[in-house]
Amino acid sequence: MPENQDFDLIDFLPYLLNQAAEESSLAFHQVYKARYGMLRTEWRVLFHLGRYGALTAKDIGARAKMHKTKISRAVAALERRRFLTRTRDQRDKRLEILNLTSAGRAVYADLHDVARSYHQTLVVLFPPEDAERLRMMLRQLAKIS
Amino acid sequence: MPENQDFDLIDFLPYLLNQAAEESSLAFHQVYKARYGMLRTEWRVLFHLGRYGALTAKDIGARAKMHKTKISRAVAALERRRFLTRTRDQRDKRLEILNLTSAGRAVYADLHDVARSYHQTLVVLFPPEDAERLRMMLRQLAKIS
DNA sequence: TGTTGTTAGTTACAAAATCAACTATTACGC
DNA sequence: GCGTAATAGTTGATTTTGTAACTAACAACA
Repeated sequence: MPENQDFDLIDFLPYLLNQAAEESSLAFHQVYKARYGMLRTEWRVLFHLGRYGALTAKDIGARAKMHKTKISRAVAALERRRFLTRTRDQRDKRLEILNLTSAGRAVYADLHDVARSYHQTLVVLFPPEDAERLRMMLRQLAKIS
Repeated sequence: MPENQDFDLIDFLPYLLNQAAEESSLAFHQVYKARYGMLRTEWRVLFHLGRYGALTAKDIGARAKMHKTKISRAVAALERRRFLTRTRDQRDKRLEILNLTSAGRAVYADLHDVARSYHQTLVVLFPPEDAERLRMMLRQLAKIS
């Protein structure tokens, strides 16, 4: 949308991003919900632990930009399902170090595979350089703050 | 992310889209919340009515891909604030035709302006052709279903 | 004209997100 | 050390969303 006078709200970037995000998340959401009964918050916490290894709730919050109460409840749910364990940090006893169990890692591996193949079905919509540009732009937008 | 073996979940398109969408929506969200006490669902309904003129709840649902209960509640809230009126369609009495009041149109005009200038601050991050490509790709992703 | 099925929209109840208050621990200033 | 402020995380109350059941109106067709 030419950045001149007539600006059409249907081209409003946050709106377009939301539409694309919702639509593209749907199919994957179905999978982790149906397969493991997980919520989006729980998937996200699991994802960060699987991707980055042991983290505290605070770390996850900073990386995923999730509020601490969401994380607290997601961690509790994942712990109930024995997908992670908590260990009190002995140097700073306010902190809990979260680790995936082997069951949790198995779930992560499974969903990682699903994500990879789903990602492929999305990305083939575009020529490779465009997909790469898209990735860069989204990263930049995610950092706006 | 090269579509070969090593796929990194931080490049998972739905994840990137969600991060970018949330981050880029935030500042605008603050505005309509602070200025008019509106929720996102309410802003969206107002936006569609302002952009397209008289519509039924059903129409809005189809365009915005919002569930009818969300729309029903958003319409009720906007009506309470006298931002819209409902008229029963005489040819099909199940339908309600929604119209913005002049107050509603004023809110729309105001937020349209805010959106335009906010959009600009986002879009200048990229060269014009890239921004245009981004727009096209997001539209395509929003249509996936 | 029934009778059956569909559609637009609302409402009630359950699930989840948000916000504020709370506990326990650490950090800072003196 | 002691008192105050800040931090990690939890819990409870309120708000918002999601799901399913519901009402009212229309459509199709015997």
